[in-house]
Amino acid sequence: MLVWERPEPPNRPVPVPLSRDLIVRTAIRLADANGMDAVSLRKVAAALDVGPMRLYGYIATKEELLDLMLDAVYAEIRPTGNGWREVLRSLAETTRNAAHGHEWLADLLGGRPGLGPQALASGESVMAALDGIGVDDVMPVTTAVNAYVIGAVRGEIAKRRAERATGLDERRWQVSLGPYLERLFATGKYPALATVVRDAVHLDADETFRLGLECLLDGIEARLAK
Amino acid sequence: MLVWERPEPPNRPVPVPLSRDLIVRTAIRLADANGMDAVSLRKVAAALDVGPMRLYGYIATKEELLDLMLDAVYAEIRPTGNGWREVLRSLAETTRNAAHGHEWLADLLGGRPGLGPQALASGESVMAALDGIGVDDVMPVTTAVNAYVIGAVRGEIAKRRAERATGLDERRWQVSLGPYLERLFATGKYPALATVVRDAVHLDADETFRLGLECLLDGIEARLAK
DNA sequence: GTACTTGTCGATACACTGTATCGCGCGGTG
DNA sequence: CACCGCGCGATACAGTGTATCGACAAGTAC
Repeated sequence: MLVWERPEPPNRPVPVPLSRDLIVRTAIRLADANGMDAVSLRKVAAALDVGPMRLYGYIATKEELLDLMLDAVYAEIRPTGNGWREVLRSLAETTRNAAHGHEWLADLLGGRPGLGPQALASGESVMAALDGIGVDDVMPVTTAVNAYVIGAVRGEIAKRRAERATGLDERRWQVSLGPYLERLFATGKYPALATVVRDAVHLDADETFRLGLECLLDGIEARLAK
Repeated sequence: MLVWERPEPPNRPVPVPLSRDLIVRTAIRLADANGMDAVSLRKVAAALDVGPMRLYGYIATKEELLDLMLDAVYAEIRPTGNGWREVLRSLAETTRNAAHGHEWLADLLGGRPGLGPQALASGESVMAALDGIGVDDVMPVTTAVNAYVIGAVRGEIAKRRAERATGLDERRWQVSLGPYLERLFATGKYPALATVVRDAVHLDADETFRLGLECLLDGIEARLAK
């Protein structure tokens, strides 16, 4: 076929330069904006102006992308402070802050063994700061704090999501929850629960978190003193 | 059309009698056997010899099925014992046992506000047994224990799954993990972590869980005494 | 400069998901 | 006997993760 009738090659767009880092940052942006559901390989690829399959040059599987996302936010978790207690408290608070900044963390934290470089670096900070206490105590104690934080944060975020799912702010959520609970309590099947829910002062999320954390730290302190 | 040439009505199978309970039990069976991935509306329906859409007569959405599954296993979580400490410990242990019996719980626990009848009944047991301590302390304390358990269990199961993903038992998993960690430690970027991992005695899952739990309970005890 | 190899990109395809729609055929009511 | 309503499930749709593969660009051998 002669040149004249042969169509020009469709001017294909310059392939966007990619990197694992760019992919992960994009995925995190999407997740921050619209939750974990907004993170699909197609959507990430689209946000990068790239074919979906392109990503497989950088990650082997979606799971790996999630691993990378998790590890990336571990960069925000760098406890500081003097003495083991301050450091563990800081570990808890920074983890919680990270989760509040990236709600999707609630789905990932603790769900996979965090062995990426950032997670390890975070762990290193803790271990380094805890050299005052016995080698054998460091790991179990840190594990305990992490467990508490992960569970607590999960609960907080689950509640927040449930609130949002009703489309409303906290006040209206409780208003819609109230009648349901009252109806159940009216059956008389949950007397103790009912009095607690009705009579006890209700702490907010921050207070609840800190109270539990301080309890745990107190208990750790007692154990270390032995 | 005459009867003779009119085909018999295809002998449609007697519609299987269904119930929310049966659906949920089936879903749980599938999840127990093959994990959460084995729970899709189609698969549950197929296991019941039923069209997928049939389920929508009993649940409005898959989320609701998950809510029901979670609530169903709360039936296994009925703490017993004398005194708040025993009861809270029992709460923790029974929750953990349930999660070990149904690994998929790790994905659900704490991920949604547990407000089903079984979950409330479980809560009622706890509240009733905790009437010795101040009304205002009951909820935060229980919340703290729950947070710890959920985080801890999640970690345990994540580790177990990671082990299984390599297709091997614990020993071989550590063998395959070891070299990776050694390589990282060899870079000298994680000195404190390295010494802890290398030098500390490693507690098994039970010991780690209990140690953290007792710390938390100790801390709670101290707080209640004040 | 020309042929061949190499490797990368994205279109296409597959099996699967949750769920909306809808037509068929059975039950009960007029 | 006609009708209606409704419960069922076939079909459909948009979306998912990922395997396959054809086409093109760049690099290499002569």
